[in-house]
Amino acid sequence: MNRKATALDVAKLAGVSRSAVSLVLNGRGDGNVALESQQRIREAAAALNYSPNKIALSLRNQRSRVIGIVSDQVVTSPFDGNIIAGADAVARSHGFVTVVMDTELDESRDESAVETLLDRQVDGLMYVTVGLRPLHVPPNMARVPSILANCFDDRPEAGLPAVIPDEVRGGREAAEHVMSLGHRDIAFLAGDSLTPAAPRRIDGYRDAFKVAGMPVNEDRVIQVGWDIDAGFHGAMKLLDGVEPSDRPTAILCANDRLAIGVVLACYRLGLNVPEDVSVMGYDDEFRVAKTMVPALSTMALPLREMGEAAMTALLTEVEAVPNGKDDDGGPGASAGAGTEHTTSSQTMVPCRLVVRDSTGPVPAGR
Amino acid sequence: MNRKATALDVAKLAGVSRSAVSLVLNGRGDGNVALESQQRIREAAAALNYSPNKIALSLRNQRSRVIGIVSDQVVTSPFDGNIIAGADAVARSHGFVTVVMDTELDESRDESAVETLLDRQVDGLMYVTVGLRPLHVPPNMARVPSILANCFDDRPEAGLPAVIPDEVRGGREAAEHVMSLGHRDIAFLAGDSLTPAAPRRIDGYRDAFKVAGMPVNEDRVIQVGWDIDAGFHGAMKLLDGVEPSDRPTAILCANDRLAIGVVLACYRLGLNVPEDVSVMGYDDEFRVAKTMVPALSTMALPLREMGEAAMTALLTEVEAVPNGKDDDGGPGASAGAGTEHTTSSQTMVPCRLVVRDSTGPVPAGR
DNA sequence: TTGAAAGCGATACCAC
DNA sequence: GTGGTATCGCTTTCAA
Repeated sequence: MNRKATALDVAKLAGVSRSAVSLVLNGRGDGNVALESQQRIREAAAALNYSPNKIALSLRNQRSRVIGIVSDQVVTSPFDGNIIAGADAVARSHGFVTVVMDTELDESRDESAVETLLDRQVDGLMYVTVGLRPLHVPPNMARVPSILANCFDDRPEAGLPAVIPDEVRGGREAAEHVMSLGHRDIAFLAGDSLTPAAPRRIDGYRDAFKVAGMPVNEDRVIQVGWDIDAGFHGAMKLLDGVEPSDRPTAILCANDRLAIGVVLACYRLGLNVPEDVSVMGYDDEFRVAKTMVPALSTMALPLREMGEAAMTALLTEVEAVPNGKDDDGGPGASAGAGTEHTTSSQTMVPCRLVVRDSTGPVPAGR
Repeated sequence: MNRKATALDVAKLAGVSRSAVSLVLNGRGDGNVALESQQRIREAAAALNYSPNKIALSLRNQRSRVIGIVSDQVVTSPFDGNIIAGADAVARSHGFVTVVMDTELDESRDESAVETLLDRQVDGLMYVTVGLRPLHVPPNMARVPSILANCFDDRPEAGLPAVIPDEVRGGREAAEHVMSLGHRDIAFLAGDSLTPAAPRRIDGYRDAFKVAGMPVNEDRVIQVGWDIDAGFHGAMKLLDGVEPSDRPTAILCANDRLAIGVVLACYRLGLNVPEDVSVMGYDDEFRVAKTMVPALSTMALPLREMGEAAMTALLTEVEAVPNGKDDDGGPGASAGAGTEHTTSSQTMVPCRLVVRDSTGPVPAGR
């Protein structure tokens, strides 16, 4: 536990002044410091395993090269961690470090988490949520460049830029996938509407029917919950004791857990997947969708891409800010990093269809 | 937004000196500063919404009140996030902040993650892993008080203190639970031995048989993998085409995903859980075990408690370190530093038996 | 080509 | 009681 070497230690060892050390180690040596001295300085630095004290640097430069990430429960829940992974990867590649604070879904901690991060002089802030949702943005986020990932500002007019998945399109493409396999009687099992993800995915499902010129049977859309048991009971309602000809031939689920429940119900009823009924998940949950029996066809959430896109946009703004000084006006109007659908500072990232073994051709005669 | 207010701004507004501001705002005002001035200072601070710049504080005090957490993939995987949640809760209650860096399982990033954190002057370090495993501890962790959570130092002789779950006892108590329901023919489905968790849980299972005075049927112990499909195929091997009298009456799984696979297999074979076969998971995975159909009996990993215990121990050490640097040997001096930061204590936290609906009395006649 | 000095923001000590 | 001053580690002028 020795004290770390400082620039002064290096200077002493090399027999030069601190400023020389600073110049050389920051690449401004040539033309300012004798080559011989440069050499000695580099050797000394290596010998002492010197690296600059980032705290002192932050104080001096008025920028910390730290991005604060506030999450509602990304760290502590099993979901959506890849948003942070993507964000962190981009930050690292730009020489930034991310600091994550998880509020464990306690909204009263939002404000203080942001405050803490701000006190630590973060250069920018990102708010990440588990599941798409409107966010009551902590007001003090406006003090530095900020961005939202997987959530959007609940103030209708405008607010902070956001990166979210294109749920409507995801729902539509899921429906189109089974339609392309010949299915017509397609059920949609969704969670509650506490998150806009459910209604949006259902909207997409409806869009697919509209495009195909078919009417939507509203009885086939049921909102049950988000967990395995909800999927199980929802499927039972759809399938148990129902004439084969009255059964939906495909069941789309709003997440992979629901799909597990549906498959459990099918097996319990002696039905095979996908021979008797096709089942589709949503999310492509890590080590769940791929390892299910049968492996789940699903609509993958572009978590990593969302994190990457959000951080890229954020850093663009951070690096545009003069030098830490005042930046009144807030993070407004700067044109987003020309990605797909950027409407009113919301960037939509498309989901990815993943076809595995749980969806197949519609059974003969249906 | 404007630059944040500094102590100087407050001093000016209150018409006093910086030192007065510092004293008053740190509670050392009485007896040093006139009551009237104190009042003015407090008002000025409030008016300017002043809070001290933590960066400057860290530089000044040589301690940042930040604990660095390095994780192999806790953030980005769906598992074990509650270790961090528990650790963070304890840290916060002591006025510390945690910053998390996830290496995404890339061991070559260990060293640099620790270096980065050290550069930011963290007061302590914690390494957290997904799943119990021996850890090749980054050497530079020894520079500040450090602790391991869910992993242990792979250097046999000594190394860093660690907090780990008592897997042997967990395996034993799981077996004892089904034994208490009358089961005698009990299978154990475990993942590979890449993590010591599997062999330790199996050891516990063997212990239970020894205590009960029964022999272990080694054919009943199969190591397959950790995912749903592994559980499915493992169960098929145990149950498919096997005479009812030759079937195990209970299947213990090394995690909840395996248990899902086992239940899927049972349903597929027309067997009921727990009437025909009892199934038990391990981990009590969030929103999986509880919502399975049937809800899984399982052995809960004490993740939150582990995080709490680890952080508590770490902070004890951090706060014991004399304020600031201990000078003496310059940077690079090494030998004498072998202080109590490198004692070899392992704390075992017991798992918790959670009985739900997937385990029941042994079928009649078995 | 080099080194001395001025901050960045906050605190603790010590003269007044 | 008060306010000036050194200090933490670093970068960046500016003089020599």
